[in-house]
Amino acid sequence: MGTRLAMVEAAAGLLDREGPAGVTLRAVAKAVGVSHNAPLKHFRDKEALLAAVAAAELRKLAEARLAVSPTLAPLTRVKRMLMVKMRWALLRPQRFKLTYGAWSRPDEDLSHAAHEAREIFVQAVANAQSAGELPKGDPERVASLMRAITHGAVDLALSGHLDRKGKGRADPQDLIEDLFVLLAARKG
Amino acid sequence: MGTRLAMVEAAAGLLDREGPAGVTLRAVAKAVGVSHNAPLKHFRDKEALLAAVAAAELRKLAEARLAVSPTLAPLTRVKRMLMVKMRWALLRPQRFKLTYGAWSRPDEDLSHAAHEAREIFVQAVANAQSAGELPKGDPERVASLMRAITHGAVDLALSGHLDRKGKGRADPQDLIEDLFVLLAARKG
DNA sequence: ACCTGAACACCGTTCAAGT
DNA sequence: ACCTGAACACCGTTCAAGT
Repeated sequence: MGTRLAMVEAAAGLLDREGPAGVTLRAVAKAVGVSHNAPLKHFRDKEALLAAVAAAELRKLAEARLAVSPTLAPLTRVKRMLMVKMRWALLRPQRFKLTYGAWSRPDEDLSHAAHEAREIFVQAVANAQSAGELPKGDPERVASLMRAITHGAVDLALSGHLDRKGKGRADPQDLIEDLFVLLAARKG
Repeated sequence: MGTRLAMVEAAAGLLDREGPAGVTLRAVAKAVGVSHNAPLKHFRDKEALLAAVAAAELRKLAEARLAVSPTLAPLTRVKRMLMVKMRWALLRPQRFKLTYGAWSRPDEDLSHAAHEAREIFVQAVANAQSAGELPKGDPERVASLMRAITHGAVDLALSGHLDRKGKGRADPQDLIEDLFVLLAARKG
């Protein structure tokens, strides 16, 4: 399978099961069945391995967005693409936190994957604007607004700052829909 | 000054200057001038110290929000309170990331401080609604929408996912203002 | 090209002990 | 009540060496 890929997958699995503290180079090596320092032959340091995990997640995200049927109504496609990210983040919170976490230096692959995933979404937003289903204006900026809501709602929910219980019910999906209601009132 | 408080401040300082990796119990102890394991006499473990740092940040945030002049127009107060958080997050990114990061167990003080800060904001939103300056509806939910935008915009900006340069210019403040434009179109 | 084993400096945490 | 010093298991990373 390629030792390098096996290490990336082992790291992702450890992250899911044991959290960030559980992802050690030594545990990854053990899971793959090599000596404790073998990972450093494939990655310059621990962060490079984590960046590879994050980049792989973003590539899968981009792929899933491309798989959203192009025959759907343009605005529905935009919503579906947001849902793709929202569901991924709620299903794999540790991977989401890692991917959007703090990197001490830029990583080529990671930046590229992030750019790809973002462009796919911006294009979908531009299409919905052309179809008159979203307010006009810089598609990058409209897309940023949607991304911010989604990202913020998910992150607040994951850190327990959203308080789903009680009448203030507001899970990430509710908030995203609230934004679309506001945008619909302005469309054209 | 109280050794415990000194430890919390030392930890916050280390976090600002050297990032999460720089915050070790041993470095905190050294900064305070005690033996390497003295912090564990004040905090049950490292996470408890970090939670104390986060709780202190949220208490300061709540205080700053309370300090927003009550003579301002209700909607202006709401905006100012969001700006308080936004500016804090952009000025002290490491503290922001820590505060809303992953905690392996609930912390009494931290939860309480978060609740206080949130309530102050929700109350301001409710006031703006009563004054007809925001759309009607559950104030908790309207507040959540605003908090999600703010949180998401800041977090994306801090992780370099917002792309300020180019025409897609959208810093956190821009996005917050975009939301208010949408809300204004619906007010009453 | 890819891996191993020993070694180093560092870490969180525990424990017995001191004032 | 608060702190110390030794000790333990663990970690990332380096290095010399092996195939």
